[in-house]
Amino acid sequence: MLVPMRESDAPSLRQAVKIDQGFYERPTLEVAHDLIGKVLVRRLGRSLLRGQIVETEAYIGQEDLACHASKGRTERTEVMFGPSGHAYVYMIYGMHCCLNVVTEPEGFAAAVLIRAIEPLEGLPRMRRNRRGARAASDLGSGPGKLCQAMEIDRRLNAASLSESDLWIEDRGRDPGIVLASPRIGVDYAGVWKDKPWRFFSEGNAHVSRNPLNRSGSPAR
DNA sequence: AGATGGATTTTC
DNA sequence: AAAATCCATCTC
Repeated sequence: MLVPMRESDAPSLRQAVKIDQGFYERPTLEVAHDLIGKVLVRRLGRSLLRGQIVETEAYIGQEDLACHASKGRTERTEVMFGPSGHAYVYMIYGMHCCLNVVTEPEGFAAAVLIRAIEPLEGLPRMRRNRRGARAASDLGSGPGKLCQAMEIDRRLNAASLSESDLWIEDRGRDPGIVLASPRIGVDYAGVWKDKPWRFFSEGNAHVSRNPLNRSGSPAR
């Protein structure tokens, strides 16, 4: 069928450049900051889902008590010790998956958690995946939500972001003002819980734990 | 608008 | 036993 696809015709979605391993193999704080505004892409057969990254968190090395690698080199954390540019997908609370991108040179365990996306392409399928969520800001405004919307689960653990059906693109989109704050949900991590290692686009309605992303909020 | 608790399974 | 969460269901 030759159905016009408005969103893929949009100028803002042209000239995509897939991000390569050199981008990921850098200090984790730089990668976490620079991923804001990049576009996460999931290929599912012939269709593509896209979302702009609006929130990330850095998890840096075995010293960082919030980082899973602080438990040492185990079956679960092995991916984080491996080469950069691979996915680290884990299950949390028995119900949700979270997506990370491995950073830094091989041997140093670190990753960036993708915490929120602003849906750009494939919204109908994302809505279906998210049990018919109405508001666009209910699709990707949290690490578990975006994995559900984009059909990301542990089968993608250790997948290369250069050679799989999951990758990140630079489309020259404007991230706006990028702010930093402490990470979410790591109160157990002692002195590490207060590190300002969470990055997000200021004022973006798709950021998690944002009053703006509540679907019931009054319009005016 | 904010607080609370349940779901559910992997991990060490 | 606790967890890098989400959601429904209370309160005020």
